[in-house]
This record gives sequence, C-alpha cells and structure tokens, in this order.
Amino acid sequence: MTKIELKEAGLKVTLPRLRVIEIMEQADSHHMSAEDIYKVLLNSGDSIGLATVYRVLTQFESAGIVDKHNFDEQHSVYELSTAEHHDHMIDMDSGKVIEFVNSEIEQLQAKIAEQHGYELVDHELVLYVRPKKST
Amino acid sequence: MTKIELKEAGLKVTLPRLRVIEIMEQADSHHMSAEDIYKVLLNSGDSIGLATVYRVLTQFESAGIVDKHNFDEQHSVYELSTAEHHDHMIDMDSGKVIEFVNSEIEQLQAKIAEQHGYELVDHELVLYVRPKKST
DNA sequence: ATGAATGCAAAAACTTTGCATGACG
DNA sequence: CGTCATGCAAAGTTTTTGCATTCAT
Repeated sequence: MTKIELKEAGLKVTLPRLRVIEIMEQADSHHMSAEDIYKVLLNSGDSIGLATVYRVLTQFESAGIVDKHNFDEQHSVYELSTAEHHDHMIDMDSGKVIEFVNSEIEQLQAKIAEQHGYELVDHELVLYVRPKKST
Repeated sequence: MTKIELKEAGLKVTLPRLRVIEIMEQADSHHMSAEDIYKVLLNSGDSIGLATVYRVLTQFESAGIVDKHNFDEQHSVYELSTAEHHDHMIDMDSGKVIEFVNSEIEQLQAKIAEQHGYELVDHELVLYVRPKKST
C-alpha cells in the first residue's frame, strides 16, 4: 500500500523510498530527523546514503506523505502525515513530543487570519511545557 | 537607557552591543537575522565581526532583551522583546511578518497544557497566510 | 531504452569556537 | 589592572548539489 502511495505521488517505487516509509512507520518516535533515519538504515545493513534520505524526505514532504517540523532550531524532524491535523507540545524536561488536537484553536486561527484580510494556509503551533508539579 | 539595560543584564557596555540594539530599534523590519544586522553594520562603516553579532544576539536572548524565532528553517531571526507577548502571521506571498495578540488563544493553550498535566512555559505560534482575494 | 534515482564526495549555508589582542569598569 | 569582549579565521552542523552509475518502468 505504500507502493501505491508512491505511485500516486508520481515517485518511482525504489528501495530507499520504501525503507524510509517503513522505518517511519515502525519507529518508536513519530518524529525523526534525517540522521535518525539514516542510522536505522545503517543498522539494518542497507547501504543508502544520507543525501538520499534528505532527498527522499524532501520529496515526501512535497507529496504530502510526511510533515516537516523545526521544534528546535538546527534540526528538522519529519513525521508521517496523518489524516487529522494536530499540534505539538514539548516536554522541556524529557524532550518528549506530545501531539494534540484542538478544534477551538484551529478555528480561532482562521478567524484571526481573516480579521487581517488573509486566508489561513498553514500554521505551526508548539507549546513548550513542564510537568505540573508540587512547588 | 539601553546602557542601563545592558548593565542590568550584567553585560559590559560595548560598542558592538550598543550598535546592535540601535540597529534593531531603527530597522524597518522588526525581525532581523544576524546577517541582516551585520550588513547594516558594514554599511555604517563599523568594523564589527559577524561572530560578534552572533555572540551578542545569543547573550541578548539569554538576558531577555531579544526573542529568537525560526520562521523558516535554516535562518534564525531576532526581534527586540516587547512587554506584551505576541504571535506571528507570515504572508506567504510577500514574506511579510505580521504580529498579533490574541488572549483567547493564549488562554486555550494554557488550558490544553493543563489538561495534559503540564504547565505552559512558552509557545510559538506561526500562521502562514495568503491575501484573501477573489478567486 | 531512457529518464529518474542513487551514492559518494564536495560544497553550501548558518553558526560556533579558539586564540591572541583590545577595551570596560 | 583583571576580566570580559572582540576580530579573525578555522571548525562544526546540517542540508544541498554535481556527477557518474544504476535502476524502475
């Protein structure tokens, strides 16, 4: 079925592309950097270059197969696109990324854009949070 | 008065630091990259190195004098901190950055964090928009 | 067969660092 | 005067690109 996705995107079905999707599907973390994926490839014995991983991810992003984020500057991470849009919350202590959906915020954003004479095309919302603990 | 800010931040009052603040205050755009600031310095005849600009901006960020953003990956921009927090909207056609404040969204964010057992420390919201025009 | 995809290494873009010199308090 | 700050150049990171080769269709 990933083969079909690739074909639909006008991309040839090649080993690197299949492996990258596979790895992202099986990964513990939904969010992986090009380097992360490359490391898994190395450990699997695949000989796929890092440059190819970057190229594949870039193409996947254009094709809507993955989404790209820059939670911390100096490092992009990718995740497989989901049907439903979601935002992210980052636990500053553990670095863990939590996904959440909130339609109220989505609506507000569209409204704000409109108030300024714009149409909302996309958005990125990241909450930096800390475990609420007894002080 | 900028001198006072610097002293309060425990930073010596030096020409590079004063000039960077000056330039950011006078700039057309609120959001400047290190390179942007460096170019203005060059045109002003100051001989201040790019490395110094980066160092100064980093220190300013720690001191809360400036805020750092990564609207497009691969380029950080800085703006002088304002009393009131605001978010950003980017006109995808012109690249223009629009600032806006919306307390409803701020409140929702805090609420969402809490629902997940977290305390909201910081957040970054960027809306990517296009002029709403007749199609 | 033929254009697209890949691997490798080199380059690019942005930022940081080492070290000797110079300036602030 | 003792530090802290600066300039310059060199190194670091992350990502992109050139080019010959290989692969998918």
